[in-house]
Amino acid sequence: MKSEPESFSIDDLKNRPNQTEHWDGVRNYQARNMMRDEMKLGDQVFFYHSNCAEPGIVGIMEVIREGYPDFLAFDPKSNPEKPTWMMVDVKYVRTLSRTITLTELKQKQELSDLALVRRGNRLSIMPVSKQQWDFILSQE
DNA sequence: GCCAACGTTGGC
DNA sequence: GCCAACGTTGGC
Repeated sequence: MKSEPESFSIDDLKNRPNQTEHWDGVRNYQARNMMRDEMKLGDQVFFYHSNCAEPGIVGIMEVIREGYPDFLAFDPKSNPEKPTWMMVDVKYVRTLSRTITLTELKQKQELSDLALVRRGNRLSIMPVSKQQWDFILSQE
């Protein structure tokens, strides 16, 4: 999951009460669908800092509540049965010992299929396979 | 339903 | 600050 550190960083998450936060504000259907359908309780998630001096993976968090309506999204067309926008709750797990930069990720043959490094991908939430996950952590 | 214009994202 | 790559909007 991407976030611009200037608005919400891994440290901000760490300093939240209970080190948890709802991941609100996602207004993209593909990302919404991932929160609705894919992200399960207990899933581990990389925290990615975007749009900053050193874009890259900075930490790990965990899904502690599965997709539910984003109550901050006022949309007159949405009804409680079928909310337009959804969010999940996440909890801080740990900060990596160093930032694994986008530059590095792009250079690894093993990560050529990683959605993040595919050209032009601006999705704020992207899938990571078990193999990709393990490989990325091995680079820490 | 097409597609041009426009807005946003995000690396550089 | 620039600009490529998308997503969305809205006229037709």
